[in-house]
Amino acid sequence: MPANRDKKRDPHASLALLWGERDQPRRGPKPKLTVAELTGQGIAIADAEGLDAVSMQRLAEAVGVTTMALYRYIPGKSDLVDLMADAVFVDPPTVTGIPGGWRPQLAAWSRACWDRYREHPWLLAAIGMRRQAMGPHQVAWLDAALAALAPTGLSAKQQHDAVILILGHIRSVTQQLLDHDEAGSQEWDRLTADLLDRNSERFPALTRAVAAGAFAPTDDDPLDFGLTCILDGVAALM
Amino acid sequence: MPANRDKKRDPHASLALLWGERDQPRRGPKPKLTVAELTGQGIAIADAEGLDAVSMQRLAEAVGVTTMALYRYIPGKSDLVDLMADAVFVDPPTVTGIPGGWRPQLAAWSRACWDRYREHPWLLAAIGMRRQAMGPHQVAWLDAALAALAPTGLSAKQQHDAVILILGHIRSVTQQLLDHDEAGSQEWDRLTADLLDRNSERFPALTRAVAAGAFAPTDDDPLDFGLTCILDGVAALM
DNA sequence: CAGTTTCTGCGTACTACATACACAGTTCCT
DNA sequence: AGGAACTGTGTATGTAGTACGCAGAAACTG
Repeated sequence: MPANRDKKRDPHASLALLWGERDQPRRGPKPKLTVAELTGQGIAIADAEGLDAVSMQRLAEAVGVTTMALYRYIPGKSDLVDLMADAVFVDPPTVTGIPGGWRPQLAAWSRACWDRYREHPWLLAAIGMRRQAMGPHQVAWLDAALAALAPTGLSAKQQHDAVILILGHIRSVTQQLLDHDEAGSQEWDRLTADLLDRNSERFPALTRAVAAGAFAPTDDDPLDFGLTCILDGVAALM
Repeated sequence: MPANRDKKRDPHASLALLWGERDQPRRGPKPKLTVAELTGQGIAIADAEGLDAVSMQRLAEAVGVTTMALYRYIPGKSDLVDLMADAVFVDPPTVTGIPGGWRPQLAAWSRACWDRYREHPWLLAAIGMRRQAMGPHQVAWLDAALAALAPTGLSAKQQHDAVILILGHIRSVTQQLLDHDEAGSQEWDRLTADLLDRNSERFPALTRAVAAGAFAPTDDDPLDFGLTCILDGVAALM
């Protein structure tokens, strides 16, 4: 189920919810819950048991109401995931104070961003599950990164592209880490290595690379290689 | 959704299927179908209607059997998706003949890879849905990319990292294109721009970037910026 | 050739999930 | 006081994936 696209969503309602622009109800019984509470519980469940464990029924149980009561607060599950994905990006880093200019600043930003992804392994799937909806916290992160690049001579478009490029790299690395940490990944690796071995003549370059240790586990920083490459490339634009 | 992880899979069976290493049945009725046929039909459905449309029932209907008959050929849906994702990578490019060395060769490889992702928009979700399982065709692509980097002075590890980095970029760009092409994305963009406008003082750098046209649509090649940056960075390693 | 084994396709059934709908009770506004 | 707006709930629907067991078909065994 996975990587499902949403069918019918009301962008206006979804964004209003995400940005906290819904007007308070004036009559009726006091709401037992708040959107923030739901979001927090959703995050707690996802942190503990993964995104798949966050079902409407599970969440309802966690907050002590019936499943359908949740729909009084949230139009649908997609919106819940959006809220969760935005909420974990509270407290965007301020990097413009870091000495050394845009490069160490962007590096620090990247580390901070990557930390969030590592703290919440479900984030990647959550963001992959839906697109468009950027909340205020995610936007604040974007702002922080652009602030670092503002003093450089890059065009606005280049600045934007550079940040998106780095973000893509962070997500890629996160994905790789997830794969690696997954239960049973050793078994998969072993069996795949076996297959490569048995088909080595079909993949000469790969076989040589494997023999040379290209796939051997190291304790290098996973983010570093790509980040350095990208920042080198960005520097070359100036 | 989603982006679900699989619970229980038998790596040995899954990989054997993916690599075509299952032994033929010796008795019993002739099978009405083949795995290749299922894979092809799955791809056809996904191409036409998206990955979500590929359900076991839908596929069974398409090939003219009952749902449960499919399980005689495939352990589960994850394996089907694996097969589909590997099958679209038939005919890996040979780039070592391209003049100019590793750089134009890797660029050509990237374009070819990106083409596959664009021809099958569901590929990204399919690969995001499951990990570990690399099939022979995907491995052949990896081999082709490594072959381009083999003559350089890079270490095996660096070669590997560089290819993975580029692949991550290709996927990121694909993701962005998918978002952009999605129905209703204009509406989301418009509403988000509205929100930014109404909160411009909270995001000064972003507001300036937007004003300077950083988010304006261009007809630049989406892959180019990042690819150039990355290849520049890789060149700097030598 | 008869019996056994192995395999096929099928029907039924179970589970988990998101969510539509209508109802009863609660709070506020007029 | 009465109506409007809003809450939580119970019930129901549709769509998934897939477990299980059966009847018949093909091939191997003696």
